[in-house]
Amino acid sequence: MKRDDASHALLSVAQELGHESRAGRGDHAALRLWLRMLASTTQIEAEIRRRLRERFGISLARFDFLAQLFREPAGMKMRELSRCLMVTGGNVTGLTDELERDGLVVREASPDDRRAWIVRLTPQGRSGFAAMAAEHEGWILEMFAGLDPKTVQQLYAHLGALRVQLVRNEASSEENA
Amino acid sequence: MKRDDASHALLSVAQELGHESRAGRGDHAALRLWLRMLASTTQIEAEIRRRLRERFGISLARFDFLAQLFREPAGMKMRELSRCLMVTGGNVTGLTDELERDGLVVREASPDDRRAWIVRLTPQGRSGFAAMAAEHEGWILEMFAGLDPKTVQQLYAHLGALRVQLVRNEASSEENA
DNA sequence: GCAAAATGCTTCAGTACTGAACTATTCAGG
DNA sequence: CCTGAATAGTTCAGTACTGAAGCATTTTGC
Repeated sequence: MKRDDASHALLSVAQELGHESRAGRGDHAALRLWLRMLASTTQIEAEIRRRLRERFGISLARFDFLAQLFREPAGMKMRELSRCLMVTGGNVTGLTDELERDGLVVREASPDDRRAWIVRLTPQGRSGFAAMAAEHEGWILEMFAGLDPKTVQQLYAHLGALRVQLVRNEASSEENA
Repeated sequence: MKRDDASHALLSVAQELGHESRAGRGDHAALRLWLRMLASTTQIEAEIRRRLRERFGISLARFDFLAQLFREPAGMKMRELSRCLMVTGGNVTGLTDELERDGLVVREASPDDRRAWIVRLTPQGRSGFAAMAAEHEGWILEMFAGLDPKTVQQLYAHLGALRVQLVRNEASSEENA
C-alpha cells in the first residue's frame, strides 16, 4: 500500500467519526471545510478535557478561566472574563466562587466602580496554573506533532483570515440592528 | 489606513475574544494554532446554534442527529449514531425519544439483533431536515464567503492531514493499553 | 442634578449532556 | 451447549451551562 493510499484509508476512517460524517459529496467546499473543522476541534477538545480531568481534576472551563487571569497579572473584572471566555455572567460568578473557595483566585473591590470586582490569581493559583499549562502545552505539541511547521503556519494564517471575516460579518450585521 | 493595517486591527480585536486571548507571545506555534482553531470553531458553532434555535426551534444536537440519518436512508443503529455523533448512548436514547415523539424519526426492530433498534427518518423528518439543511448551508457559505477558494481548499486539506494524525495517535496510544 | 437607561454582578430555574448502574441479548471459548 | 464476557439500549443522579429576573451602582440625556 502506497503512502497516499494509507493516508486516504485513515482519512476515511476519520470521516466516519464526528461531525464530518454529516458531509455528502455534493456539498459546497465551505460546508465540507466547516464540518471537518468542527470535527477536528471537537475531537481534540474532548481529549484535552479528559486529560485535564484525569490529570488535575479540573474542568476545561476552570482551566480557561485561570489561563485568562494568568495573562493579566493586574486582574480582570468579571464582566471582562465573561466576554473573553464567551460564557454568561452567571457562569463566571459560579466559577469564581469555586476557584476562590479553592484559594486559586481572589475577588478585590474595584477602586473605580463599586459594582465591579477585580478577580486576580493568588500566588498558589499562579504557580498551580503554570504547572498545568506546561503539561497542557505538551499535549498540544504532541497532537500536532505530525504536521510539518509550514502546514501549521499556513493553518494559523488562514484561520486568522477567517477570524477577521467573522468579526467583519458580525460588525456589519450589528449595523443593521 | 492601509488594508493590512485594517486586517491586523480586526485580528487583534478577534484575539481579545474567545480562547485565543489565552495565547501569549512565547507560546509554540502549535499551541497558538490550537487556540485560534478552538476560538474560531466555538464562535461559529455558537452562531449556528443560535440561528437553529431562533429559526427552527431546534438544538444543534438534534440537527446533527437528523443530518446523520439523512445520509443513511436505510437507518442506523443507535450505537452507530452514538459513535458518529460522539455522544453517549444515554444521550442518543433521549434524542431519539424526542424526535420520535415529534414524528421525525421512527425506531424499527433490527432483524438480526433483538437488542438493537434501527432508527430512520420519517418522510416528514426527511423533508423537514432538507429545508433546514438548505438554510444552514447558506449560513456557512455566508460566514466563509470572505475566504478565497484557494484558502478554503488548503484549509480543508491541512485539516485533513491533522485528522489523519489524530487517528494515528489514537491508534498508537490504544496499542499500549 | 434628576429620571431613565445601561452596566456589573448574583441568583435560580430550566436544559443538555455525562458516567455509571442495570436489563436483555449476543458472542466466544472450552 | 453452557458459562462468562461483551454489546445494545435504558434509566437516573450528578454536573455544567444558559437565560432571565433582580439588586446595586453608574452613565446618559435632558
